[in-house]
Amino acid sequence: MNDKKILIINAAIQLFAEEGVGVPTAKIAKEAGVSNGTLFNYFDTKQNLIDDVCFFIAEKMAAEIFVDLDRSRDMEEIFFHVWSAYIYWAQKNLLEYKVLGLLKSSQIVSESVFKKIDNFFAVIDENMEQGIKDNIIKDLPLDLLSEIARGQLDATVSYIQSNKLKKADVDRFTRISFEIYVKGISV
Amino acid sequence: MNDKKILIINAAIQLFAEEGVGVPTAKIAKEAGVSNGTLFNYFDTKQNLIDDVCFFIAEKMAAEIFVDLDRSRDMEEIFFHVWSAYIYWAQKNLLEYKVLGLLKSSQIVSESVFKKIDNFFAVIDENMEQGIKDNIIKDLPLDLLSEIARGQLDATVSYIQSNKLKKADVDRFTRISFEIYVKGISV
Amino acid sequence: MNDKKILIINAAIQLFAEEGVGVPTAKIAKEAGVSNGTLFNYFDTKQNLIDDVCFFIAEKMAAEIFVDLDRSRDMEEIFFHVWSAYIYWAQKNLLEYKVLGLLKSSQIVSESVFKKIDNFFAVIDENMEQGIKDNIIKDLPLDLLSEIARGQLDATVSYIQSNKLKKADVDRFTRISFEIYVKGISV
Amino acid sequence: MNDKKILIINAAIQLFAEEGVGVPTAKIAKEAGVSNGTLFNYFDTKQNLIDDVCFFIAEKMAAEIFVDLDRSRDMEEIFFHVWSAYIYWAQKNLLEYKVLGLLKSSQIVSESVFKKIDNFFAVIDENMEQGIKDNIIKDLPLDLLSEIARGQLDATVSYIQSNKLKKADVDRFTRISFEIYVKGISV
DNA sequence: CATGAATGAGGTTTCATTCAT
DNA sequence: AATGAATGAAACCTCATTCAT
Repeated sequence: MNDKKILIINAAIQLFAEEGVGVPTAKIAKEAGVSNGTLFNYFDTKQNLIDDVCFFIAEKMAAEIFVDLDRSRDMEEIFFHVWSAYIYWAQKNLLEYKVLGLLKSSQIVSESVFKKIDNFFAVIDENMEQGIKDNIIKDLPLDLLSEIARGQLDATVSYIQSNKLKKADVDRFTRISFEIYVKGISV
Repeated sequence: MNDKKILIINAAIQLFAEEGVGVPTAKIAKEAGVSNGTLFNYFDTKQNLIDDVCFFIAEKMAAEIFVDLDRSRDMEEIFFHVWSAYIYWAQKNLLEYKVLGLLKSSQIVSESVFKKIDNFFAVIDENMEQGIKDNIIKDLPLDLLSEIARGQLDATVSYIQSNKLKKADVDRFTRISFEIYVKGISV
Repeated sequence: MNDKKILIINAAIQLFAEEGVGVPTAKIAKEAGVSNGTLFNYFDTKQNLIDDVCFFIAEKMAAEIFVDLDRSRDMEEIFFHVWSAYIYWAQKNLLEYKVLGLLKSSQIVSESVFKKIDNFFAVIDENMEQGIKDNIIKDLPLDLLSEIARGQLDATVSYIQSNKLKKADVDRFTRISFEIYVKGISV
Repeated sequence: MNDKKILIINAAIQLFAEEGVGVPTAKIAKEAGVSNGTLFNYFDTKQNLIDDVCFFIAEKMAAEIFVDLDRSRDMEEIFFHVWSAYIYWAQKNLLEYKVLGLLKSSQIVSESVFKKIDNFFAVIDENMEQGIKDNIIKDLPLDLLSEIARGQLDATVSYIQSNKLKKADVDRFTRISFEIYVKGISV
């Protein structure tokens, strides 16, 4: 992706986090260090920019979470890797994480974007399915299981952030929340 | 609260759910069957209306969830009552539930409103504290425990809604998700 | 004039002085201790109220200035009486004086009102005319002479007010400005 | 100052003179031949525009009045120069003159603007002070003397304008009013 | 008469988007 | 491409005025 396009997207992330998606495009352009008009050379409409921001964050997040995942490991190890990578990413990317949450419930991102994002997490579903077959995980619908996982992850991140935990505690609570989840869904 | 005020709040809920908080006040007024000016007789600013909508929903929700809660029952029964009442309420009040979620992450509701809302749920915290003392629940921070509960509840509601489950299945998954939660946090 | 009408007019004077003629009628009504609707029982439109306020002040001012004027005295005595009565009135009626000035240059009071007001001061013109015939006052157009008088009076009042002069000084500068005026226009 | 800014200010002057400061910004923009939005590119708020109009007029007036003033002349010559330049300017700039008067008593121009304007006329005060030291002018407070001057000037202009005097008469009455003023304040 | 809620036209201001340079 | 002034539709909000009670 073009350099200037990324500059604008990052400015948008910054400002969406601070002020919500309502920020004027003019302000975003200024923050990005480009002119008002230039922003519209890269994004036809503001809606377009919002969609791209959403996709950009999700894509980067998925990439970082799955980057050095060894898919030959056993199921619980894979899960824990993803679990802690998600929390780690949220910690390292406060703004992106916040904006992604904000966009998801804003009624404003185009439907198609979320479809694409969901694909990133297909690996987990496949893995979970195997767990059920192997009679390790309760036989429940995959989308319920992953909704719950997402819910617990976000709860954990929220706890970590609002209490400003340090590295050691982050690790501890990452493990604790993972154990709660696994214990909960185990047969 | 005044009749017309409620009319406006309900119109706002309807439209926030459909189009996000960006809807013009004019459209809200029209939906409520009053004039644009009348809306501003009841709410000084749009911000004010948004805050009131948020508080109105939360208050009603809390009232309905706790209405026939028998506080003399044992901890797990109380928990399950609240757990299923929350899911039941979300089912009966699709719009309100959606709007509350939307407002919570919108960066737009005044801080003070959430403070007030949190108070509604103090009962649960007290109960959970007792569970920890009695060595039934893992000794974890209360706010983590309730964040996780909230996360699982919303995950369950989301699953129920996106799969349009019927009464029997709703009951079943309410019970299942509760068991997952309890199993997860139990000692 | 009706009691309540005067109540409203006085409230209007108060608020015009503080905030200009832009004040909402609702605020005027509140200040007068009557309802929004009642104001419009007494004044058909806001324009009407403004006109009435203007006329009310001018009428009262004229009445007080000319009240114990002995028209048999000689010209200079009559002049000085009016001169000091004007300044005295402005001192005693800060708000009314201020509002009259504000209304005169506001482009907002109906033309007809000023016509009526001018009549109040006909006495002076007659007297001045005699002074010219008697070769005491320079033979200049009456309206120039009275414009100048008005200009000097307002200058004097302005000086008194912005320096918050006490009674003795007020009297002194009333006399001084009068002497300047008379000396200026004398043959 | 920017071309379009001046266009807007002149349109504002025109309309303030015709209809008072209450004219809609939309009308001002239209009169200036720009869009409503453009007006707000040059003036953040209407208040801002009003203040700028006031300052713009006063600044131009001061510049024109003092432009070819020979400060080495004697006091009375300097005075007369300013006196007649003021009247001349008011004649040539009917609208500006009217609007300045209107704004001064409107309760609407920001305090700070008048402070700046007063500075323009400091020259006169210095000169008058010398006149007092030299025992030519009565020993009176400077601000009283200049208030009176301003009062007489405005009275003269008002007389000239309401009688639509021609050049020759304008000159005659300029001289006459000056003599009245000087005679009045002379020792 | 008195009231004050209701009205809606109209005001100021914002902002996504365009386009000439 | 990049710019940023210009645009004008549309947003929020005000307020003179009406009218049912």
